[in-house]
Amino acid sequence: MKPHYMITTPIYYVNGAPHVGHAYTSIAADVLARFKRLDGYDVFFLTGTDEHGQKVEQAAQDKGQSAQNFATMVSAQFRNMADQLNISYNDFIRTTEERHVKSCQALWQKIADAGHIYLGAYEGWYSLRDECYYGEDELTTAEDGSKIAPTGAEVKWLKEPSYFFKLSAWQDKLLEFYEQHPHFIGPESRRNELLSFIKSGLRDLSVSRTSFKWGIPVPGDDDHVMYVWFDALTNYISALGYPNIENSDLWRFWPADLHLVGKEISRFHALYWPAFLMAAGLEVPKRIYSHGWWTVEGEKMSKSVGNVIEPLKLVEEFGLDPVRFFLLREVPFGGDGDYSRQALINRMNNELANDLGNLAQRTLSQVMRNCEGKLPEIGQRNQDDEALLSKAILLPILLREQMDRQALHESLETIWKIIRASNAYIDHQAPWTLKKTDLERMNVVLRVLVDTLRIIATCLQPFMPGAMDKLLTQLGVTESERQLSDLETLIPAGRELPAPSGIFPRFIEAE
RNA sequence: GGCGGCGUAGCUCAGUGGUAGAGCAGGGGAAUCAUAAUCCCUUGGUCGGUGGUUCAAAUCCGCCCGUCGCUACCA
Repeated sequence: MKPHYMITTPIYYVNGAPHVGHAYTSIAADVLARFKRLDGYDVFFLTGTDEHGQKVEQAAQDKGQSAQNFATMVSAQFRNMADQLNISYNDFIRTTEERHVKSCQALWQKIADAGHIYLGAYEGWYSLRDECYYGEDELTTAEDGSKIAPTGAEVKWLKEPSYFFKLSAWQDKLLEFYEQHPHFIGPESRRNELLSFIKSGLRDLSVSRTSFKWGIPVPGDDDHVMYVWFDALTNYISALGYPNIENSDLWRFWPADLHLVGKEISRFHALYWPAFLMAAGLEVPKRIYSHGWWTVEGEKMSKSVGNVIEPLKLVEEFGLDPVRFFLLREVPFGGDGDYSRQALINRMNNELANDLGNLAQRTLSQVMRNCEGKLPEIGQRNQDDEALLSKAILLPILLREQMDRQALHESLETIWKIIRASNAYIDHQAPWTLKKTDLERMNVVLRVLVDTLRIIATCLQPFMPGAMDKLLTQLGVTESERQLSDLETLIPAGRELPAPSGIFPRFIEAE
C-alpha cells in the first residue's frame, strides 16, 4: 500500500480578488504535493475558499449583492486562478457548502459536549463606525476625555454575549505538545514567537458573534454565528468527511502532514487549531509551515499604491512555468521576498534559457545530428562521466530531505548545481570535437548528458510540470517512466528521439 | 516597553571557534555543439561598532547602533 500525505493551503478569504501572495502559497503547496506523488505517495491536496464573516457581508452589500452570490463569484475567481496556475488540488472546498456547515456544527457540538465552551460576554471598546473592537493600547484620548480609535472613530465600552472556548485551560497541554514536537511549527522563528505568546498567558477565546449574521449558526443558539476562524479551520476536516468519519474513505489522510500558511495566520493554525482538535479528541496535524510575504520593487504591496501584482497577468506575459520557478527560486522559502520585473527576467534568461534550456538544446541537437536521432549506447564510462552521473543520481535523496523541511529554494539550488556541472562537462568533453576524432567516445558523452538531463527533468517536474513534460518527451522518456523510482532503470539505447525544440525562450524586453 | 530575528563582496545571501564563500553584476581569456548561449581565470569584504573569553572569533559573552517581526480575537 502506498504511503499517504495530506497537504493544504489556507482557504482564501473572498473579500478581495486573488493576488500574487495567494498564488505563491498555492504554487508552493502544489510543488510539495507533486513531489510527494512523484515519490510514490498517495496525496490529498486541499484548497478552497473561506466565505463567511462580516467583511464579506459588507463587501457584498457595497456591491448590492447577496453575500452568497458575492462569495460564489469571488470563489470562482480563486478556483480559476488555481486552474490557471496548474495547481493539482484534489478538492476545492467552500465554507458555504452544506458538508462544511454540518462539519463545523458537529465539531462545535463535540467540543461543547466535552465542556470546553461556555456562554459569557465579550466586552471592550467598540467602534460603531468601524464595526470592530479595539484594544485599550490602540486608543488615543481626545481633549474631552473620550476615547478615539486609530481610524479617528469614536468608541464606546460595549458588552455583548458570546460563547467562549476555554483556551486558557489548554496552555500547559499546548506547551507540552510543542516541546514534544519541536518540528510542529516552521520556520524556527515562528516557533519562538508562538512560544513566547503562550508563555505570556492565554485568555479564553471568543468564538461566536451576534453583531452580524453571515456565518454558521451556533448549534442550539441561532442568535450567534461562529467566529470565522472556528469556521475556517474546520475546513481541513470537513473535506475528509467529518463528522462521518466511519464511512469516509478519506479520513485515513488525517492528521494532515502539512498545513502551509502565510506568516500572518501562523498563530491561528499553530495555536487555536490544535487546541480545538485536542478539545474534540481529534488528532493534531503534523506540521504547520509559514512562508513570508512579497514586496514589489522594494515596496509593500497595496491597493492604494496600485502595485498589486495579479498572478494571471504575470503568467500571461512570462508564461506559467517561469513564474512558478521565479517565485520559488528567488527567495528562501519561509522568508520575505521582493518581486521585481528585472529579477524575474534575469532568472528566466540566466537560469532557464541559458543554463537549462540551452544545455538541453545543445545536447539534443547533437544527438539528433550525430547519433541519427537515437539514444546512444551507454558504452564505456570514464571518471569524468561517473563524477557527473553520481552527483546527479543523488538528487532524489537530497530533495526528499529538503522537501520535508519545505526548503524549496535549496532544492532548486541543488538541482542548478548539477545543471552548471553539466555545462562544464559538455565544454570539457567537447563532443563536437570528438565527432571528428572519436565517435565512440562522443556517443558515451552525449549519453551521459541525456541521462543527467533526464534526472534533472524528472526532479524538476513538480516545479515546472508543463515545461518538464516537454523536455522529458524530447529526452525520449515516456509518461510511464517519470516517477523518481523510474530513475533506477535507464532508458534502453536505440530509442528514437523527437526533434528538439527550445523549452525556455529568452525573454526580450519590447522596446 | 517586553521577547525574538537580522546586520558578511556593488546586489541577494550561505557560512556557528582554526588560513573569508556562492550566484548575479564588473574585468580578462577560451571555445564555436547550442536559444550570442557556454567554459576558464579574475577584481572586490579590517564579516555593523565596541569591550571581553580563547593559543585562535564572522562564529561564544557584555554593551551600543541600525533594521525587522511578535506582543490575541479587525484574516
